[in-house]
Parts: sequence; C-alpha cells; structure tokens
Amino acid sequence: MTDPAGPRATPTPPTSTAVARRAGVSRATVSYVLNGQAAGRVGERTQARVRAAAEELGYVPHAAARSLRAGRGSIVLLAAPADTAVAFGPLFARFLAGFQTALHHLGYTGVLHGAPAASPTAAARAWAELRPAAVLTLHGPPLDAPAVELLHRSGTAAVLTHGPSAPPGAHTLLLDQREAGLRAGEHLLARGRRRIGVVRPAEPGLAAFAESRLAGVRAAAATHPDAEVHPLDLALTEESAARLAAAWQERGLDAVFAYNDEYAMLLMRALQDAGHTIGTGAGGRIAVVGADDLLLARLLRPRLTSVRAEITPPERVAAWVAALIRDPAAAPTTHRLGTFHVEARDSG
Amino acid sequence: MTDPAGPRATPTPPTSTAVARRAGVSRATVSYVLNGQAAGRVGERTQARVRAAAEELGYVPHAAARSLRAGRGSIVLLAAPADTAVAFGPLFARFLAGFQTALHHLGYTGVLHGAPAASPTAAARAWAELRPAAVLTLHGPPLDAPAVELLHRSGTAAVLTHGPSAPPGAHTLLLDQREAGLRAGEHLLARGRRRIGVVRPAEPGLAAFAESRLAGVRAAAATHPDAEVHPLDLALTEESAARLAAAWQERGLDAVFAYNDEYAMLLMRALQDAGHTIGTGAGGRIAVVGADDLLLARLLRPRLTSVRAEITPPERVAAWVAALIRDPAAAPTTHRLGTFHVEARDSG
DNA sequence: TTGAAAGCGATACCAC
DNA sequence: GTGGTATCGCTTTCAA
Repeated sequence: MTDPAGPRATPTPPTSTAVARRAGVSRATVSYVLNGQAAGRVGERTQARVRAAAEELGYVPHAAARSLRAGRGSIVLLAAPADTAVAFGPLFARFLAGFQTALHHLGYTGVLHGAPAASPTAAARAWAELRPAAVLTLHGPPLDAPAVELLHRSGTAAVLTHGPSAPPGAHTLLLDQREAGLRAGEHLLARGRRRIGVVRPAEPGLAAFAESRLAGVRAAAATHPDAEVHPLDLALTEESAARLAAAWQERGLDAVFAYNDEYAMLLMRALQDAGHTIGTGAGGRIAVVGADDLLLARLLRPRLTSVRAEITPPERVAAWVAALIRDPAAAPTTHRLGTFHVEARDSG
Repeated sequence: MTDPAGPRATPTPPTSTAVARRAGVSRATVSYVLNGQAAGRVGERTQARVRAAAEELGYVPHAAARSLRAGRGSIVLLAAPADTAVAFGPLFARFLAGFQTALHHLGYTGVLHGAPAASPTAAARAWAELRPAAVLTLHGPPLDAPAVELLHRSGTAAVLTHGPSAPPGAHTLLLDQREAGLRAGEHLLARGRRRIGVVRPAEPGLAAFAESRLAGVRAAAATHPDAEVHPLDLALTEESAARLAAAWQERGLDAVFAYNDEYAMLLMRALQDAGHTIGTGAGGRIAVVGADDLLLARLLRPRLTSVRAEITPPERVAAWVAALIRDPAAAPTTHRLGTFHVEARDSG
C-alpha cells in the first residue's frame, strides 16, 4: 500500500470533489452527508457510499475553505507570551489541556500563539489574520484599546483580556492578582506581623502580576494603622537574594510575601545562610509566604506557607467563551477565573 | 471616534475590495502594493493612496483566503500535549518563544495545539483540517504511521517527530533522553558508585522519557561488570517518597538518578528525613543526581548535581523546518535538538 | 501602469 | 432525493 520509501506529500490533497466523484454523487451531497445535514435528504445507501469514499481517500475538510465560506472562523486564540508557562507553572498546563478539550467539544479549535511582534498592535494584526472567533489573553501586557479595536474590526466576535481592567469592548477574565496579595497580607497581619516586605521580581514578564500583588498587600495593610509595606526587588539569582538578606537587619522587616514559591525558596535560603530564622512565633523569626503552593512548598524546612489559586474549571470558561462568541454585541462582561486562599504552614 | 458603549464586531470586516474602492483602484493593484510586488508595476502615488486606504480602514488580510488561493498554508503546528510545559519546564517556554519569533521572520505562524482527541489519528485529523505547512511533536506519544500518512495526504509538507525513532515519512527531532541517563550513569560510575537507583515517575505523561533515561543508565552500567541498575517507582507526593526512603536500607543502593530536579528534591528530603546522608565521598552517603539544572538545584543542601540539556538555538530549528517545507519530497532526516551534560555539585 | 476574470475548497439556496 | 451554481477573500495571469 504505502510507498516503501515513505509516504510523501500528495500533490493535491483529496477534496470534496474527489469524494463526490468516487461516490458517484455531487459535491453538494457530500457536504450534506459529511456535516450531518443529510436527514431526510439523502438515502441511506448513498450516505454509506459517500462515507466510504471519504474514508478511502483519507478526506479531511479544509478548515480555511470552510470558514471562508461560513464567514466565521472556529479557532479560539490563546494569546500568551512565552513566559506564561513559567509564570503560571503546572497550573496553566492543566488548565490549558482542559480548555482545549472543552473547546473542541464545542466545535472550536483552541490554539496557543505567542506575540512575536514588538507592539501590541502588531501582535493583534498577526492574530487578526487568522480571523479567530475569539482571542483570550491570560497573562502578559493586556491588549490596549487600538489592539482590541483592530480585532473587532477584523471580525473577532469576542475579545477577553485578563483583569483587573479591560480596554473598551473587551470582556474581562478576572484572576485578580491583588487578591493574592490581599490574602497574604491579611494572613500575616492576623499573625501579628507589621513590617511586611513584598518581593518584586526583576524578571520583566512578571512585573504586572507583581505590582498587583503588592497593591493587594498594601490594601490589607491599610486596615492596620501601624502596618508598613516595603517593596523588595529580587532577581532569580543567588547573588540578588544574598544582597537582600545582607541588608535585612537595617530594614527590620518581620515578614515577607515572596511573590511565589520559587522566590520564597530562594529568599529563605539566603536568609537562613545569613543567620536569620524563618517561621511563626515571636523572637526575631521572619515569616515567609510564597504563592502557587507547589510541591516544593511542602518540602522546604520550615514548610512554606503559600497562597494558592483555585482555578475555575476550564469547561466553564470554554462555555463562557462560546456564549460570548454567539453574542458578539453583548456588553462587556467580567468572569472570575479563580480565587485565592492561604495554605498555612510553618514558615509564616 | 469609538462608540462609547465599546466597539462591536463590524458586520463585515474590511476586504481588499473595500480598500480598492477607497483608493480608487482595482483589487489587483491593492494586492500588488500590499505584498511588495508593486515595484515597477504601480506608481508611487498610487501605492501611497492604497497604503493610506488600508491603514484608515484597518484592513488585515484574510489568512484563510490567502492560503486557500496559494494552495499552501503558513502555519506550523506544534503538537504538544498538556503536560509538555511540566515535563520541560522553563526550558521549553524559552525555546518556544524563540521558535515562534524565528518562524515569524521566515513567514510562518507557529502555533501550539494539544491533542484534544483520544486517538493519534483523531488528533491528526484535527490538525490536518488546518492544513499546516508542518507539524512538529516535541513530546508525548510520538505520531504513529497512520497519523503521519494522514497528515501527508492532506498536504502537510513536513512532519517532524521527537526521537528516538520516527514512523515512515516523518523527520526526526532528536533530543535523546537516553543520553541524559547515559551521562548521569557515567558520572556516578566514575565516582565509584555501583548500585544505582533510577527514578521512574508515576506521572503518566513522563513514562516515555523515563524509560529512555533508564535505558541510558543501563547502557552506562553495561561497561562496568559489577554495576547494578534498579528502577524505583516514585510519584510526586511525600508519601510515595517516604515509602521509597523507608525501604532504602534493604535495597542497599549507593546512588540514584532522580529523573529531574523536582523528583530529586522530593527524594532527597525523604532520605534525609529517614536519617540518610546525601553527598559525595564514602561512608554510606547516597549520591543523588537530578536533571534540568533548575535554580532549585543550587538552593538545595547539599547542592544538587544535575544533568542539563543544551538546546539547539530555536532559530536553527526554524531554519530546518523551513527547509523541509520547501522540499516535501526529501528523504527523512534527523536533527539533534540538543545534548546533555552533567553539572557536578555536592549531592553526587 | 492598471483592470478584468479565473479559480482555490466548501456550503447552501433553488431547481429538477 | 439529488445536482447545478453562486459565493466567501485573495492572488495572479493575461489583456488593455
């Protein structure tokens, strides 16, 4: 059957015309049968012939031709910069898997596309060429107003951006990073901490999240007249952490929200190496809180207290997106992508 | 300018016809100008008028229509199961970013798509509908022969699968996981270890990698008559690690290659909690080697020896792919995606 | 220097 | 029940 030298690209892939010829019917009939619109129109025997012909030829419909004709595409674009996997970790991978499957069941093709371009508008252009039914950003610089405008003008039915705020015309997927900071701050304040450091990662992709989390801690601190919040710049290197630890004494901080578990681990190590003690209780111990609740949080000593995100099931998010696609003129809506809570352990 | 209620999807996105009308020229002229084929054909002033019209209308070409007409698509599909980000970690994110940018410069659109379907053939069908210029798998179950056949028949010019072996007609991207095991094994043997455990992660997505790495360690051990290799099943939970640590004594292993840094961390912690000592040197110390060389490898105590992958620059991989697309009839080729070496530290 | 028209593949209306 | 056929947006050859 197969060419022993290995199959090569057929000069012309089978079209619905080829299927029609082979089955001895017209293209229209093929279309009806293969799209389930044949009920009461096409005879059983004919249907079987068509299906057999399609099978034998290895016919696969041409998505581009279909959506050209239909006037609407079926791809849902997840616009995610490269550092998304790093920022979200395994959480994101799991969500993405479920989301793509759910979209598939709804008749859409979920596809992840980075922004290879410099400006948001250039990226939006690249996405718009694919005429997606919807565009979602979960991370990174949110789309600006011109980018959203461009997508809408090119026919994108629904544009969803991550919060906290969305440009006009875009829906909002809210995974409010302020809330992460808020929970961490509340937790530390409830344990009597008053001089709280908040790590601001030097890694550029994380800046937006970091600022929101910092704002959250500040919001929590605002309820305590004697609470202070101090931003701490930290890069993901041992040197940077050592510098921070060396200057700890003079800052006199008694707690730190370390952005995430990885930064927390780095900082804990540096603080311990500098002779500080980490943990709950009084007596000069420094409370450390991470985020993401990775396995490593439980492996550190002391065990790391961590803010964990409870993510909305991907099926539900897919359903939202589908609904928004069906009603492109809908007023901008906001959907919570998840909530945060603190997993308390020994470190703070 | 903008509707204050927020822009809505325009009933009909601007087409090249609209641009032509606005500029007072024909569609052909618009096409020439906007694709840089206007040299010597269209006057300077006309070109300027066309460009201005396109700009004002927010015209974005319709990729589907273009590739339908051209007969060849421009999307390069990265077929990656959901656990890819987990398996590869930050390494993968960085590679992906560079790869998409490089493809963009070559005129292709790199897009990540999971396998929403149960069978490889069903997944291949979903991909084939997009008529990609190329399909790459970097991870997960490799495509089987029927899947590759299906893609080729639907016009995919190049199919690349990760090694070690590829189905007929597919090219191979080789990041030989056996080599990771081989390096780890050689390293441990050179340091006098003879009873080597190899972690086999219980997580299903990692099974293929794990077996290859185990095979690599076995290959290294084959050169030492008195060396033994023992597979160790381990899930990413503390309970699982504790069980393994409890049974360590009776196994009498003096070294372990822990699949990656995360499993290594987990196992190290369990071994230490069970009273074992980790590190180089004699005297009952257990040597532990991880992989991926994450930051955490340097933060653990003792510092974790780790096998690190040196990945081929994404620009080069993109160039390979582009070349294979241009020559669809080429005999199957093999490209090394990277090599492994050991970053020796204190743990083994 | 510019325009008219064919045609890529799939779909759905309207005849038969 | 089934088959012609116009149409989606774009590129490109050929003619003017």
